[in-house]
Amino acid sequence: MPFDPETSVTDLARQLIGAAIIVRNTGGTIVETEAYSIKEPASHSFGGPRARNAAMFGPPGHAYVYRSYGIHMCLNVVGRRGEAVLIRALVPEIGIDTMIRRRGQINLQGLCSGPGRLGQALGLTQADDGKPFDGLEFKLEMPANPPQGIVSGPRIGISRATDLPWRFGIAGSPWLSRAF
DNA sequence: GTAGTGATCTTCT
DNA sequence: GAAGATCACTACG
Repeated sequence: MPFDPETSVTDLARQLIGAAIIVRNTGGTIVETEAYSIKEPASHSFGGPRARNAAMFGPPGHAYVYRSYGIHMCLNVVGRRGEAVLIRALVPEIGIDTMIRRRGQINLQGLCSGPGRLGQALGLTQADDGKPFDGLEFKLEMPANPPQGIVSGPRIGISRATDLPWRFGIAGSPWLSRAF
């Protein structure tokens, strides 16, 4: 367990900025996250456990991987019961050649900037849903010291609970999916 | 630069 | 039947 399992989702989303995510020898440093909680209607866990969101009600420190818009695979870190943090953007650092091949692009810019892009770069599949961040296939290294310049704002791509400023990121980073 | 749309599939109404 | 925690591509100013 790389973090305190009692941490609230919003604190966890903030703490994950600057952490390193490595999935089977590809990954990098997190620069953008979003928090989702069972208590608000934008979350997949809203309404309680179902087959698709089972991982969000499983143990903390595991992955919740879901298919978005029928196309993209998106990655979350599960926190307390029914809470998870969507990883929205990484600085590409590890296994860059592999990620470039998976994404079919030649430049680093935009390689992992966005939840769908990141999912493709890391080669996520539905089989990854529920896997632990135990240092084997999935690794999560919390930052030694919190990075400077963390800001928050409204989450992207949702139509409910749009007033919650539960998107976190490093202001001005060139690796964000969108500016704050 | 903004606006619109197709891809593709699971879940919910 | 519609909407969704998205992205890429096209058309148009």
